[in-house]
Amino acid sequence: MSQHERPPSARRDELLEQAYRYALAHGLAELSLRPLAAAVGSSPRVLLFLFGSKDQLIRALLGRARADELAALRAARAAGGGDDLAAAVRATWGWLVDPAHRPMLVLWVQAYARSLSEPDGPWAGFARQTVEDWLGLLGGIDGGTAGGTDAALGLTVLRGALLDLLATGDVERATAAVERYLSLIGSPAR
Amino acid sequence: MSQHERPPSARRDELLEQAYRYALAHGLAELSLRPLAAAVGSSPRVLLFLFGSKDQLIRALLGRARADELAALRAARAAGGGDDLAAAVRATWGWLVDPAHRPMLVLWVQAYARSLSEPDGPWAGFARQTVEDWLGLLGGIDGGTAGGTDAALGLTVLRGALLDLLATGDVERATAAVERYLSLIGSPAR
DNA sequence: CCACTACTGAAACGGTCGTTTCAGTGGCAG
DNA sequence: CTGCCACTGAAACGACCGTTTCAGTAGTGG
Repeated sequence: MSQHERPPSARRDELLEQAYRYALAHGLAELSLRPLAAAVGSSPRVLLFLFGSKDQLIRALLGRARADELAALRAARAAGGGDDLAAAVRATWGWLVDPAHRPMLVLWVQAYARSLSEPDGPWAGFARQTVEDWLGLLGGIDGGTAGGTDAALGLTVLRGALLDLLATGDVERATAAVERYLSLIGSPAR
Repeated sequence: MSQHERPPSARRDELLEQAYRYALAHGLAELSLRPLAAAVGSSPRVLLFLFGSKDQLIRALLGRARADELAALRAARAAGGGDDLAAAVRATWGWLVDPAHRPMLVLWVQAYARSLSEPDGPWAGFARQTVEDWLGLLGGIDGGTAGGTDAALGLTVLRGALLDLLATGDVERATAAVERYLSLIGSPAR
């Protein structure tokens, strides 16, 4: 018989937080219970007890990562000040290039890729989910008739530039591409 | 002692080809020797004998995938007819949206993500490699002074749109984003 | 016939995996 | 003290992993 997941509790939240930090450092794809448990000062037994199964632990971690990402993106957008698409793109990009966020973004790409190749399992729907998250964030900005397409292109540019950045670490080239896009939509570099 | 890789041979090429097809269907990340061997009518013993180790087999498969991708992209570019950036982007996008290429592109994203989170191992450098491949393909087109940045943005748009497409399957929205980009650089939809 | 190369089958080795079993802790309400 | 509850440790289970060992087989050139 498979164990059921426990409802949230102090211990569960604490372990989830530590597991999230571990995942940021070591990746989600190759995560296994014994090394994780050792790193967070627990045991596989306890992780299974609190989360029900490894799949449900992965799901919890994915949810945690998404919450982190959404909060950060919203904060970046708010700090941007402007309320048009260009300002939102600029603010978001400013957050994406921050080296401190690199591990989280690599984790994001990992989960994204995995959800594409495994339609079942805990990863399912992650890619689609984040597309909607980001689109909602950029799309909810301008009410123009062509806003949908414009927001979609902004999202596309940000994600493509992010991929370049993560692969090459070449901040300049990736930023130049984003700036080129911004100048094309009529928002010259500051 | 670890076995050495065998030089190319008829049997090796044949198995590599079958293994590549298997990887397209089942993914590269979770590939393991026994199921693969069973599917291609061989045995783990033979795969290890011909490829030396699983890591080297992965490397061979990655090389095979890259060759496939480069050949297809070059063909799409040649079929595009035009010799400017917009034509190249349009031709490349036309190839990317073809559902027949979906498995290969998912495989590509998988390998890309893996190479980001594991700087060592057989995946190392894959992401950087493909960035250079694609940039070379788009960048070698126009000799303009701003060609570098323009090509980088084109690449960025194609990759971002590809990610959207793979996640949502929404050909229309992804294509609309690409077309919006093309109209911004002065090449209206045909 | 013989040596040699290329390839193959069956079985095992040591390891890690997620998960389960069994047997407890300590704290707190009644 | 008693019962209950959230949590934990140690050990084992069966499955699967990459890899190795040992023992071949078919074909080819001398």
